[in-house]
Amino acid sequence: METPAAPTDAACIEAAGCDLAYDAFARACPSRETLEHVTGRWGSLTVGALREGPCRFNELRRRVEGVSEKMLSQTLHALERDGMVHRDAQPTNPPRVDYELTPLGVEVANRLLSLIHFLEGSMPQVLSSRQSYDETRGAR
Amino acid sequence: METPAAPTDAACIEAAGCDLAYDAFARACPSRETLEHVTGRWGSLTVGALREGPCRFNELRRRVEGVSEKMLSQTLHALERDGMVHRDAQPTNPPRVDYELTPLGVEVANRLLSLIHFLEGSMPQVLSSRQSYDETRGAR
DNA sequence: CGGGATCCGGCTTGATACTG
DNA sequence: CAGTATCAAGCCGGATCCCG
Repeated sequence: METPAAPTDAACIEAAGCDLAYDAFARACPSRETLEHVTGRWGSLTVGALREGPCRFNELRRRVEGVSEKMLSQTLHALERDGMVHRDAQPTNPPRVDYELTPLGVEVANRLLSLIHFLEGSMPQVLSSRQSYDETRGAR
Repeated sequence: METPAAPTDAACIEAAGCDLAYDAFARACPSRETLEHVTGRWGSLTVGALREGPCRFNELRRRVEGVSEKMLSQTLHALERDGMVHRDAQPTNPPRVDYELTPLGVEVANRLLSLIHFLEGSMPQVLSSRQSYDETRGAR
């Protein structure tokens, strides 16, 4: 459990307590953090936007409508740190920075989109379920 | 697709503005809400826990360690409303309530787990990427 | 253009207590 | 056991200002 270099990192993934699926991505595991970066509010939108191709900062802001500079910057840093996004900064004037999905990012994007598309296809079911629920219990 | 009852619901899914992937799950779309319920902090853990089989409330609380009663209750309601979870309440004394994944919930769980397992398999890459990033830029 | 730093309001979250 | 109600704290996210 206590390797000097990466104590709670890769070791955790297949550590003793991680046999069960629901434990495999518990908050203790680093993979959970990455999952949140990818599926989070702006993370998924950003990944989706970058899937269309490389993009500059403000162009990205336009694609991911509604995101603030701060949140986009933050999201981008998290994704870059996790190796999902590559940042290409050219020290020209005015500065030009291109963002693009890494191969890893593309893989993740595909899986994420798969889940999303399935959910979209299931929306009729979801919506009717919500209706029943709301009618039965009235509020909330 | 366009029942009179749900104008901005299912219609939105394949509406004009939703051609692009990154727009398909924008905040305007109901599918995005469901996605967040499923991928959210407690949502994913709860779904994962229920994938092991039906479960009672407090048993679930033990499985999803760290969740408060309130959050679990809230999460469960959201998932039930979306048709991912079935709630079986028996009016006995003491009360006994079993939760279990619906067929839809199982499908979603499988796709979610697929993404998660891929991420876990990629953790070595992710971790080394983080190291480079942190070494280069020092702080976060 | 591409961001970092700061401030601040509000929603989310977590204890605690209470009910059936 | 299976929750709901209440309340305070904390983090998230947005707006703004500023720098390179």
